[in-house]
Amino acid sequence: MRNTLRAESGVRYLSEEQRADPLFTNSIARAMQVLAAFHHADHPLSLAEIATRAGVDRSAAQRIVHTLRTMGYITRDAEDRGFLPGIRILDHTLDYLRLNPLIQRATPVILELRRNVRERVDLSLFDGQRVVYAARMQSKRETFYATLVGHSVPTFCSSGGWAILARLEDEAVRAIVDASDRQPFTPRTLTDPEEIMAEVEATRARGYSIAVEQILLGEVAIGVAVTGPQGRPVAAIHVAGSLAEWTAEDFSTRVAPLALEAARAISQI
Amino acid sequence: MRNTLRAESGVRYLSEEQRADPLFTNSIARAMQVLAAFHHADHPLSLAEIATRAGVDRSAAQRIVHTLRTMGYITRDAEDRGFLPGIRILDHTLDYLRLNPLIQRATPVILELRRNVRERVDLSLFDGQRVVYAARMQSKRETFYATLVGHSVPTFCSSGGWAILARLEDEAVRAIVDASDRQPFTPRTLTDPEEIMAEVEATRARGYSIAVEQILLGEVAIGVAVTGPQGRPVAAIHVAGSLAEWTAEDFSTRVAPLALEAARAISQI
DNA sequence: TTTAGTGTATTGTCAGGCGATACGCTTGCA
DNA sequence: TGCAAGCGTATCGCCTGACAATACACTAAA
Repeated sequence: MRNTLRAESGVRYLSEEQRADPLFTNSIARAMQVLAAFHHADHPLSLAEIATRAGVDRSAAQRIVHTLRTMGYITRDAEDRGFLPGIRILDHTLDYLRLNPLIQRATPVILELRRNVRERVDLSLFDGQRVVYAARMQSKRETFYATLVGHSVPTFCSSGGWAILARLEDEAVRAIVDASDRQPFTPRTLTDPEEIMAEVEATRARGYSIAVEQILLGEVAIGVAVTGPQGRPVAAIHVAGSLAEWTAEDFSTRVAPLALEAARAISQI
Repeated sequence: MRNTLRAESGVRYLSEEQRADPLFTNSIARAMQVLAAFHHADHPLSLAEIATRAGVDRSAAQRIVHTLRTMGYITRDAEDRGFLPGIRILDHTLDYLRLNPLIQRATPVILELRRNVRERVDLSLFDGQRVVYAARMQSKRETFYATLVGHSVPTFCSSGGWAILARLEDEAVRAIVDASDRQPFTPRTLTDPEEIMAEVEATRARGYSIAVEQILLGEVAIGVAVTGPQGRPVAAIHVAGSLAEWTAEDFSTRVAPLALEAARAISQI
């Protein structure tokens, strides 16, 4: 009965190939599934909700929640209306951030970049079909989500994503684009694979990407890739500005050189 | 053989009272101990290091790491020199941040505050002997740690901590101060319980705290408490500035009114 | 008052996690 | 060049301890 969940982006239950893995500890997988039950939740969860979302038995949910709760990874809501992720999670967040050598290197550089461009600067990490924001330097007005570490956007339609894709082989790009669930965020979000490939090609040519209203209306973002060992793209730097203040052209001519410089400072090889 | 770990601050192995808890699932505790093995690490960990730090058997460490790795919670270091926390952790970070109603409410307010004071503004959550940074709005030059979500500082010697303590009963304050491991961060860090109590009293009188070089040399911070249900302190807003630019007095007269206003906007009741 | 929903507590059974042991590799000291 | 110590990985029989069923106390809406 070895059903488990897998890395990937989001929550995918790929029980298949792991059924037979003798080293794979199921009860751990179940516990993490319970924690992952909060992934798309928008309110405190009841035990029953956790059970169904995590795909486990009600009894199991009870035991697991109890355990995670005594350890601080899950708490009751302030008004006692359900369960929420617990503050203990942030301890692991800290571990991830501080031990990640890329983030260590990037932080001072993007702080400097933010100081120069006076717009929002983010570092996002490449994770297959998505890029995950790991360091965020806000500027002026921002949305709630634009401040959150851990937030992710699809690779296929984000400035950082395009910058990263431009450093990959065409067939790898295709694989990612094809595998993505290309739901548009705005009317201008590119969803057609050919258009996306063209955008990636344009990004290759100019060395950075320009994303106009791909995720958020009124927002222009430029993205540059950060490379790691063997020159492979591992992250991207984004700079985002408002179309109320900038044209896309003005924004990129002003910002791109500085962003490219910053990316070069962080990249390896 | 029910040995586990407990909420508290940091990593405490309180096997005692949980030995007998029949609902407590040990294998989950062990898994989380393995993840927590990275807590005070400053380099990628080997399997053996994980085993000793987590207080588990080498075999157990192997199985658990294997499981967490296939799920993305642990990765190999880029140069293959050891294990590191995996990006999957940030998914849970996001859940914690976005589902926390306090952070939801506080974010726009502290963004606004940062815009007005043009200094670093943080929201930290009360967690017993420590306060944990959950939202950080940088300003100019910052240290790496000053950008990290999940970073925590002791309650007894931080501006936010004092602001929170000032809203508690004296005996609760004493309990926290006494239980704290009062290691000084700088020569000016207050460690004497009486001095700390006096500082808390001063904070009560003026409505906000002023911490001068308690954590970092050259830094002045003012802290105001944020209250939750029943008026209990649950968090604090910090504004931090440089003593190279401000005297502590100028800083607090300029910043405190705005910070108090912000805290009032977030607080309940 | 009923009904459906919370969260919690208890218990016997047998899956599956445990830990000892072995192996192939790389690294660095001799 | 060779040995030793360290790494991560693989295997497997035993028996613990996680599982799922069931019952219960409580609250809130119908």
